[in-house]
This record gives sequence, structure tokens and C-alpha cells, in this order.
Amino acid sequence: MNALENTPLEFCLKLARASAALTRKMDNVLGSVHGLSFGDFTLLLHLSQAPNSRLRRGDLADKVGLTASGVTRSLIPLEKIGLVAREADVRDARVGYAVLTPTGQELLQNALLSAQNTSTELLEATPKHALEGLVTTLGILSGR
Amino acid sequence: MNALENTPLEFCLKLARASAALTRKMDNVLGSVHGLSFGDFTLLLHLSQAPNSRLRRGDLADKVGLTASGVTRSLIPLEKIGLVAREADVRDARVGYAVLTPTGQELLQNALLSAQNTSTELLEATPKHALEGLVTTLGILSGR
DNA sequence: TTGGTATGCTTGCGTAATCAAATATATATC
DNA sequence: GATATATATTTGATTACGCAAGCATACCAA
Repeated sequence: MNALENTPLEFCLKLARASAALTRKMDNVLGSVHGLSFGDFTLLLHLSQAPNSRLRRGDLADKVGLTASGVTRSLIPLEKIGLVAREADVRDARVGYAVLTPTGQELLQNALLSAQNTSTELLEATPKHALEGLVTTLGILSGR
Repeated sequence: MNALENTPLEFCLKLARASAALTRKMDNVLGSVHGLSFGDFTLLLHLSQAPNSRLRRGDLADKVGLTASGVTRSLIPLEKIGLVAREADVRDARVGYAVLTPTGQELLQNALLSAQNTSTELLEATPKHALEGLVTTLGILSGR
């Protein structure tokens, strides 16, 4: 009945479905507790992991899997509420940086705990060693 | 440097990123060749796999990982161009079905080949046995 | 029956994110 | 050094899609 069993396409379909479920769950948890979407959280987290909590806007787009324009638009509300600040490059006036503010750092610390709890809970039925392999495969798909 | 190595959260972040990359790739391929988005394709494919190529709209939502309202809206253009038709339930006037039309079947056949090629290509560096494990984990995440 | 609740789907509204075009700046070539 | 091309980001227009509320219909209980 299902000719797609164990095909790459089946994998892709399940990936998309899982991602949708994950995003909704994360959006609900992070949104109700911290006022962040999963996308917002991801942006802040990547910034916090960068040197000086600062990234070129284009590089940030790459890391989170958005287009440059997606990052521009997503940052607007975060800048407005003071979680992220904009900085210019001294040598190249075209590039802009996004920097995590102290306020952003602080909010992120709390949101991080929620996100970790939620993801751990979601994956509690998955053995740890399985995740390692999966991360590799997902990296391949992302072109990484 | 990265305290998230091999945590469930890292997995979730990569999952979201991989899904974004996958969707963009599929959208490009299916869109340019067949005029379908990856989402459209997924809807048609699930219908084609159902008995009589027909599903209750709510069940379809479940399968593809959208909400009911997402399905309602996504089907509108597909119904408009005649790939999907709407049918009523004789016993329960609340339920609506979505049925794949012959035109839809035909378009899907072609799109399926493209999708299969693309997904195979994207995953060519991933051993088959790895995919099997992944599918299980993704199912868990989807609550399935 | 009839009132109340549950179910299936759609609509209103707001946000997110795409592509393509525009803008601004930098770099290279002649 | 002027002109062409390349790069980084933003803006315009459009589509996708979630949640909450709204409808219509079904089911249940007294």
C-alpha cells in the first residue's frame, strides 16, 4: 500500500512533518512563558554563541536557515524591544551586525532552560546515541 | 565553545534548519517544473495514498502536519485548478472530503518522480540504514 | 422533543518568510 | 580615476499558515 517505505522521499516528508510539530510546540512553550517564537529564540541563541555575541546579519541568516531578508524582518521586533542591537562595520559600510544586548542575554538564559526542557521531553523516547547520527544526517541536508 | 553538542536541543535546531533547506529546495524543483510547492505536493501525495484517493479534510491536516485551517486554505488553489475536488459526507454534513482528481493524479505522477530524484540526491551521502532510524525518531517527534 | 455540549470545518486577523527588485557600498579593470 | 561588476542588506509584493472565534451539524441526556 505504501510504496514509499524507507525511501529518501519518505524521510523528507516525515522531516517536514516533524519540523512543523516541533515548531508549534516550541512556539507555544516559548511564546507563553517568554514571549518569544521558536524563530526568535533561535536567532538569539546563535548570537549568544558567536564571539562577542555578534554576527553579520548575513551569517546569522545562514546559521538559522533563513534568507537575508528573513533575518532583516525577524530582527525588527527584537531590536524594537531591545533584545538585539544593530552595529555597523568600520571597514565596510555595507555590512551590518546584530548584537545580543544584556537584556537579550538575560531573557535568553531563561528561554534556554524552557527550550532544553521541552526538547528533552519531546525526545525522551529516543536513545541518546541515536541523536548523534541524526545530527550528522540533518547537517548533510542543510548543506553543512 | 558550544555547550549544546549532542543535546536534544541541538538536534531540534538542526532539524528546523534542515527542514527549511529541504523545503526551499523542493519548492524550487517542484515549482519550476510542475508549478507545485512542496506543501502542495505533500497534500496530493497523501491523498493519492488514501483509499479512493480521498480523505477527510481533518485527517489530511493530521497527515501533512498542518492545522485544519491550513488545509482549508492550502486546498483552495488546488481545487481552483482542478487537482483536488471537494466531496460531502452523506451521513455527516459537517465533514468534507478532499479527493484527488484524475488531473491531479496525473500531475502527481510526474511530480513524484521529481521529488524522488531530488530527495535521493539530497541524501545520497546518507547510508540507507541511517535513514530508517531517523524515520523512527522523526515519528516520535511528530507524536506519531 | 429540546437544551446543552462536542465535532468538523471555515473565516478574521496577525505574523512570518519567500523572491525579486532596489539601494548602497566596495572592488576590479581599463 | 571612471566605469563596470560584485556584495551586503533592505524593501515591495505576495503567499503561507497559526490561533481564536464563528458556524453548522451531530450527539446526548432529561
